[in-house]
Amino acid sequence: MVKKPTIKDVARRAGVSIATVSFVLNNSPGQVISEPVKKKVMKAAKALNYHPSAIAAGLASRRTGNIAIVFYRSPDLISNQYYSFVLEGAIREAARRGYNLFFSYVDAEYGAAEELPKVVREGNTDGVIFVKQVHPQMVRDIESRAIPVVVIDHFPRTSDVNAIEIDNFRGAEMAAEHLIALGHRRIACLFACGDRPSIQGRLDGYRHAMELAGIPLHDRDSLVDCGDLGFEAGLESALHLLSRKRRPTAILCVNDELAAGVLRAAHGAGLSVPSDLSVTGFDNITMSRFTDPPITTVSGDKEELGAHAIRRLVEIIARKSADKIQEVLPVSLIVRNSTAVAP
Amino acid sequence: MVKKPTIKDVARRAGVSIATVSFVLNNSPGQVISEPVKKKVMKAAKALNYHPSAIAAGLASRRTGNIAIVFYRSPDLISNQYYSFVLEGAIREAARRGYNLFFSYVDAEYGAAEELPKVVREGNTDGVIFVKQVHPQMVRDIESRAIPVVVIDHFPRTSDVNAIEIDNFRGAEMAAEHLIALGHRRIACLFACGDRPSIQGRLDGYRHAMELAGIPLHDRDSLVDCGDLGFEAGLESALHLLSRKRRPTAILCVNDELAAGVLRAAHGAGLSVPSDLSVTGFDNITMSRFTDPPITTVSGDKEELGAHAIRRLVEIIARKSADKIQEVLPVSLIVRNSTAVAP
DNA sequence: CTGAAAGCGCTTACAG
DNA sequence: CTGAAAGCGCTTACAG
Repeated sequence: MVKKPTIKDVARRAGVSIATVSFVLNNSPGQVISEPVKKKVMKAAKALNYHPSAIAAGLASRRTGNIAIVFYRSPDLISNQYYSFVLEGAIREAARRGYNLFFSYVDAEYGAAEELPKVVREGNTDGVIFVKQVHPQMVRDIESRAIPVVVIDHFPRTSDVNAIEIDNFRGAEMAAEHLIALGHRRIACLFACGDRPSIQGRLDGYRHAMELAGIPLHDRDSLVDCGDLGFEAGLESALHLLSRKRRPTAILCVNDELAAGVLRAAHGAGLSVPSDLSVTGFDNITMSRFTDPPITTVSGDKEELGAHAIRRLVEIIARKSADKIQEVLPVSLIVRNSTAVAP
Repeated sequence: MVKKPTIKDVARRAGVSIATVSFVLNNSPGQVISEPVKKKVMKAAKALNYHPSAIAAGLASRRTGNIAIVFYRSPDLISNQYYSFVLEGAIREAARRGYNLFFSYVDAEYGAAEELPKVVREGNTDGVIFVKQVHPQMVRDIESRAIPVVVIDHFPRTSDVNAIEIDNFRGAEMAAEHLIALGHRRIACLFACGDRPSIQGRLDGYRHAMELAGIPLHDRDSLVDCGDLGFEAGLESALHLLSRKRRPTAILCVNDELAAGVLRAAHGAGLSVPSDLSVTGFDNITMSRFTDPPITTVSGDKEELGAHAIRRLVEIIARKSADKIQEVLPVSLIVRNSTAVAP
C-alpha cells in the first residue's frame, strides 16, 4: 500500500517551507523564487512522485479544477451518435486544459434550487456545460453561485445564455440550394420536433432557399411532420408522401435517420434513388455512409462543438467575464450518391 | 450572488454544534441523536438549502464520492455506439448510488506511476473503471493506492483484475447454432482484431458450435480476417468470399458493421439475403434494425454492463474486499430477416 | 526571496 | 445524547 506523499514530504526533502513548495509548483504569480530553490523543489517533487491533492487544493483555493457536462435525462442522448462526438471533443479539450470532466443527468423538471445538479449543489465544479436542453431558471440559479454556464444547441432559445451551435439554418439552406441547382422544384421537407431550435433553424433554412428560388411553398404538401426523428418515422412518412399523385422529386430530411427511412421507402415503392428521387440528410452520422446509396448530407464539426464549449467555459472561468454570447459554427455539404439531376 | 451556506450556518440556525449537524446529515453510524434535535437540524438545513461541500467533506473523510471511468485514447471509442450505451448505464447507476462520474482518457503507453490518470494522481477518485483496454501494471499501481479497479471487456486477459464482459463465446455459439439448425454447413466467419478477447471469445464460440455439429473447419476458407471491424472491411472481404467457386451459404460476422458490409456485398453480387445467403451480426447496434434486410444478431445488455461495473466498484469500495473476480453477462440471439433455411 | 500561520468546510475520535 | 477540538492537505495574505 503506497500512501500519497503530501506537500510536507516534499518540503522536508527539499529543505524549504510548504509555502515555497506550493509557490513553485503552482508557478504562483507575484512570487519570485530563486532558480536553485525552484530546482530543489522540482527535484524533490519528482523524486517522490508528488501530485497535489485536488481535494485539498480545491478547498483552499476555492476552485475545483472540474467541469460538469450535464444532459437532460432522455432515453438515448449519449448513445445518440451525434452527441457522442460532441462528448468526445469535450473530453479531449478539457484534458488539454487540465480540467476533469464530470458527467451527469438532470431531470426535465426544475422546481427550486434544491434540484440543481448534484455537482453544483455540492460545490464540486467550476463550470457547467448543458447539452441541448436547458431550464433558464436553472441556468440563472447556477450562475448566481458564480458558476458559469455554456449551452450546446440551446433550447429554449433564450438570449441571456452562453451558447454554441452549428449553423443549422445555413446547412439546410445549402442542402436545398443543392437540390434546386439540380433542377428540382417539388422538394418536400421531412422533419419532426419542430419546436427544437436546431430543427427550427433547419426548417427556416429550407424555407429561405425555396423562397429565394421563387418556389412557392404549400406547407401542407411540402412540410411533413414525421412525429419523431427516427428511421421508422421517415419510412412511414415517405411511404405516404410517395404514394401521392404529384409526388416530390426530392426530399430534404432534417436528419440522417429520417433520410435512411426515406431510402427504404423509395426502395419499397419501386423508386430508384437518385434517378427517380433525390434525398438529403443532416448530421453526417456514421450510418449515412453505409446506406444504399450513401446519403448526401450536411456536416458540422461535432467534436469541435464540444471542444469549443470547453474553451469558452474555461475563458469565462478565468476572466469572470459575463457577457452572454451565442456562437454559430460553420457546416458543409457532403455530396454523395443520393442526389442527382431532377427526372 | 448567492454564497453557499456552510455547516456553521446550519448549526447556528438549529442551535447545535457543527458536529451534531454532521452526524444528523450523514446519519453517522454509532451516533444516536434525539428525534427533536434531528428535526431541528433537518429543518435548518432545508431552510438554508444547505448541501455539504463535497470538497471539504472529501478532505476530511478521505473519500471523494467520485468514480472515474477511463478510456484508452482511440479515435472512436465513445462515439462507438457500443460503448456509448455502456456509458449511459454507468452514468445512471453512479447517480443512483450517489457517486459523481469522471471521464478521462489515458494514453496507450504506460511507463511509470507518473503516467497514472490525472484523477488518480491527484487523489480525486474512490475507484476506477477501465473500458476495454487496460495496462496490468497501471491497474496494480492504482490498486496499490487503495483505489479499486473494475475493467469492462478486459484486454489483455489477466486474471488478477476485476472484470465484466458479455458472454461473447456463447453469443457466437448461438449464432452458429442458429445457422446450423437452418441447415447451413458452409458457414464462413468474418472477423478482425483477433487478439481482442471479446473477438477471440466470439471466434471460439463459432469454432465450438461447428465442432459440435461435426462440421470440419478449414481455417483458410472459413475464417476471414477483414483487417478491421468496419463496414468497408466487411464489404471488401465478402466480395472476395462470395466470388469463390464454393461460396458459403452463410456468413457469421463478429459484429454488426461487418454484417452490414456483407449485406451490401451480397446485393452487389446479385445475391439475395436471406434466400441465397444468410448473415448474422453481433452487438445489436441501432443500425442493425435498419439495414435491408434487418440483421439477425446477438445482443448483450450494454447498459447493464456499465451499471454492473459501477455496482461492483461501489461494493468493493464499501467492503474494501479484494478478491478479483471475472463476471460474464448473458446474451440473447435476436432473429431477424437476414437468416433463413439453407438454399 | 522565503517562512509562519490562518483558514478553507468538513469529519471524527474523544470527553463528558 | 451532544460539544470542543484536532486535523485532512493545501493556498494565500502577511511579515520579515
